[in-house]
Amino acid sequence: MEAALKAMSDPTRRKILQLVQNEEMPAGAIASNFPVSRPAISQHLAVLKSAGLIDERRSGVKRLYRTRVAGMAELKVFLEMFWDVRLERLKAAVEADIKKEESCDDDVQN
Amino acid sequence: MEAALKAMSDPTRRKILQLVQNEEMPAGAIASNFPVSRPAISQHLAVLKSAGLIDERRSGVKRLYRTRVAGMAELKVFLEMFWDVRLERLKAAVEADIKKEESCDDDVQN
DNA sequence: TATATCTGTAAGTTTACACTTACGTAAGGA
DNA sequence: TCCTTACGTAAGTGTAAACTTACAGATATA
Repeated sequence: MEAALKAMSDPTRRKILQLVQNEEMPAGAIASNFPVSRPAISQHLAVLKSAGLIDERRSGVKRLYRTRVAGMAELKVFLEMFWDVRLERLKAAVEADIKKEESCDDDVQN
Repeated sequence: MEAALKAMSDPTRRKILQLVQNEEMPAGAIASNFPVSRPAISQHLAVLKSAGLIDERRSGVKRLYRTRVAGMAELKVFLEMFWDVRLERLKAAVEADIKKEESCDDDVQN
């Protein structure tokens, strides 16, 4: 999660994410969209991959990249919890109640 | 926007944002929550302020900080556009149509 | 097998950044 | 006025990170 946010903070990596959001794309094709060298993009891809934001698939000599929806979703959830700490506190309070009561439903409203 | 994302990518700054989200807090009180030196926190506060994520208000010798809701909202909107580029592309297509048609309504559905 | 293609990795450089200590500054109290 | 409080700012340091060129590895193709 920490890694995902850090990965997103770089503009080149954000542009990469947008490039491969709707279609698989080989590393070379991705790199051709940027003014920097191909190895630089390869390193960015490694960062994005280790952050869980893209998937890599090998097809012959090529490596195809695509945004990892699950990773983006996790980040989205994390940030949405962040937007309103009050909501988080409410959730924590509810979870504390759960502990005591040993029964629950987990819909939380603001 | 770039600055806001970069500011959010640091864990200390994220914790600061959470600390001052619901209440104004003087710099010293903020700093007391962290293991690093007070000037370090002061620098983090400057980063957050120039990113538009916090407001500063002076009260006597103290400086009170608080999360800037508008800044957080802008960041949230930016990221929500980012989550689904298809939605963005659809919006762009609609706007292109508007240009041609010279009339519109701007509700976009997925 | 030899070779071209597509790519990651290594090594080195430069810049950015998080941090430290030392100092400057403005407001309030004795 | 003198001193304390509550800060920001300056200067310097160590580490991370984004980039470069050079090289290595794996796959297809002749």
